[in-house]
Amino acid sequence: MTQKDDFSLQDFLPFLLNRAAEDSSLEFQSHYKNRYGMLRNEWRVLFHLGTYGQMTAKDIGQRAKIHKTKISRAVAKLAERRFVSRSRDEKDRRSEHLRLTPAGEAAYRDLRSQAESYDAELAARFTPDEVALLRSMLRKLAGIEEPFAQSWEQG
Amino acid sequence: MTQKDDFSLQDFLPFLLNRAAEDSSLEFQSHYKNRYGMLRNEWRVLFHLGTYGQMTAKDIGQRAKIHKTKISRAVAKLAERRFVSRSRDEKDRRSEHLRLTPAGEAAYRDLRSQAESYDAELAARFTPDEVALLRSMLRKLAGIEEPFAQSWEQG
DNA sequence: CCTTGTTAGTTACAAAAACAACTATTAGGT
DNA sequence: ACCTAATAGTTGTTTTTGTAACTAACAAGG
Repeated sequence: MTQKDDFSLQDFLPFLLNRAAEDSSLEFQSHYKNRYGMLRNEWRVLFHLGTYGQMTAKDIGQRAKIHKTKISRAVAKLAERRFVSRSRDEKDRRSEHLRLTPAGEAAYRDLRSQAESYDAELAARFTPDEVALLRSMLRKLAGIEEPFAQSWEQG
Repeated sequence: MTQKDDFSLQDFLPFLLNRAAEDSSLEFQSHYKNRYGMLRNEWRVLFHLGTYGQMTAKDIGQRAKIHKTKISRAVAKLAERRFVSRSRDEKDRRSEHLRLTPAGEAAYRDLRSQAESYDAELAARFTPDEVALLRSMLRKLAGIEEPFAQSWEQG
């Protein structure tokens, strides 16, 4: 007499999402952690700068929905390790432009290729249609706009 | 010249999973946090005991893949608040059987109904087929066996 | 130019997680 | 019985996070 009715924890979407996220993150973590001593947020910032080029901390925060304190700390670490360089905006001296150094670029390229093959590994467990639907649903749940409906809010 | 090629962070499954998980957890958090002063792991333990009845800490850990130290501290809190009762196994005095008290049952029933409607709210953004597929894919990614293929490894 | 309000980013402190080391108990040889 | 290893759960210490408060720079109105 342990089993109850229809709705169990293992069906609850937030639980499932967390479990799937933890499982998949944990495995990928080893790449940026062991090889570069990076933390998750540092890797995320690195990846954003690698993908989109020069950005401010605020830009990254908006795009990735990471809180500004996390970004601040991640950028500090990355700058300390000479993976990113910072330069003040002369028009608005509150904000700084961040970009990867050559060393940062190299780390980005390496990790990006790791990420691509890991993503492919995960995706291979499903059909292409299923994966496309999964990504789209996750984007919706995460409050991230669809890639083709992007609004580039800055020039 | 900011846009690069095809693969961006917003397509990377571990990133998407984490973002979706954080977003959905954060919103549901208010229920167990504000109403019962619970932490996420406490709620998970409560939910497991509510769903499956009597279990040991180890059982919960295996089923939910939560580390034993988290469970230990969650159980301590729940016991302190008289939501769970503990009783030593007389055959193996290392382990204890945990079960909900009436107060724990009440909290469980309340939170469970909150969880059900929140889950329904999330699911309503998609078609039933899509949600079923999503759950199944997440289960696979999380390393959780399909519910109809469950193996009840204990008596 | 001087208030008041807002924004970009940092820092400080409290809460929670991760990890290792620990106690108590059981199990399996020999 | 005794030694070693394994297991259930707890505790202590170090990292990381979350939250709030802060500094510095801008902006708008008077």
